[in-house]
Amino acid sequence: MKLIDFINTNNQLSDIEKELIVNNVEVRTIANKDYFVKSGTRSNEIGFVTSGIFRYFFYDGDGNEVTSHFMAEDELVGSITSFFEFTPSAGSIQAVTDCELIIINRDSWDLFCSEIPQWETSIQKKINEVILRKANFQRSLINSDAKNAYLKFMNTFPSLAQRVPLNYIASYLGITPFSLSRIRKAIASL
Amino acid sequence: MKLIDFINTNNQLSDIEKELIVNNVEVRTIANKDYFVKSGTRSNEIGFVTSGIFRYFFYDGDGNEVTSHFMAEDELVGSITSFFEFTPSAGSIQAVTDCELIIINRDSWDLFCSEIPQWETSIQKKINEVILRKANFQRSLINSDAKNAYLKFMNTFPSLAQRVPLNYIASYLGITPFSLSRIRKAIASL
DNA sequence: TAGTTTTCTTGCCAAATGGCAAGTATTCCT
DNA sequence: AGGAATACTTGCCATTTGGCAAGAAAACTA
Repeated sequence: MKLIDFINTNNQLSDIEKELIVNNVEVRTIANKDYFVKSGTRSNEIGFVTSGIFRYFFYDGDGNEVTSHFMAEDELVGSITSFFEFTPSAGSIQAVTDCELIIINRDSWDLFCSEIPQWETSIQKKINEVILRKANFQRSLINSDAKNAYLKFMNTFPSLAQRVPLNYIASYLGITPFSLSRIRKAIASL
Repeated sequence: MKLIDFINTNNQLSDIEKELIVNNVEVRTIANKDYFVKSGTRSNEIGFVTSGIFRYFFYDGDGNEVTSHFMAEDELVGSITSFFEFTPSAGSIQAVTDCELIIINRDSWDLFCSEIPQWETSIQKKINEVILRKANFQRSLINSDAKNAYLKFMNTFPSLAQRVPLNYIASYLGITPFSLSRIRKAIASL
């Protein structure tokens, strides 16, 4: 199971622990455009994406929808703040393709925390890595013009560029879909 | 001592613990333009700013200097990654005004961790808050035009707008100093 | 305080991006 | 397959921002 590999980077999990995990997670499919988390609700699940792509989005002060994060295969998906701090999620998480994921609900989470010593720190580490990468990437967008932003996006997330609707990528990069369309055209003709 | 107030938000510190802290920190002044952390070196100190402002900056792929963070009064200053992961700092931290800070070196840090139960989690929480605020603010810059970016900056960091050289603010916002100068003029004439 | 350096402002123009309308392509659904 | 909805492209023009040069203002230094 992919989730096991994800956590078991140091091969520290016993067979019993692995079984515990397998027996306490749920495999779920979510169709394109359906939601995994809806804004304003408390999220009691963390997912691990086995196929497909999700996006996190929210509405800014002016009511514009902003896509601020993508979560694809072999990554965790979830409203981290909502899950860990028991607060309503500020944004929504929506499937951008048909998706399959492994669900860890709060009970299982607590179970794993108590039964598997390295569980919590291992996951926390992964989450921190993601947040840091995300923050660094966003930082780099701030000083980029539209074209460079897209080039960076393609380099950093090559698999997303083709699979995510242009709309969402444009929002993620802070440019208009029109500009992105033109930029793609310009890049294609090199 | 300001540092004590910073940590002791829940009034859990005993007098002995407070004394331990006071006796194991160092007060230091750093003149405008001097460095607290130099890029490429391992940082073994965390500071708490009692007066003045610092900036964190690095060089992007094209060799341009980018100011990505400011640290002012009553905030922690330091290359967090470098300190906690014993790695060379990717960027530098430089005083933007004459500064005074309280230094916690690694020995004191370890001492506080072992002697003061709430030390580590309390600080970690503060750091996480800062990182999250920073990430959210940067996110909001991505979808802002130059003028709105500056307006947000003024709202979010009102005290910095006047005290930090325009140059650094422009870099932080991802716009040119020329643009920022014009934006300021436009705002002033409202 | 006079001179030097640094920082900031301004004018001019070029380039990049946005806004919008219309049209094309693609996907979705039955 | 046919029609409807959604997503994307393109042209036109307005606006914003960048780049650069020159000069003004402010800060620093001796």
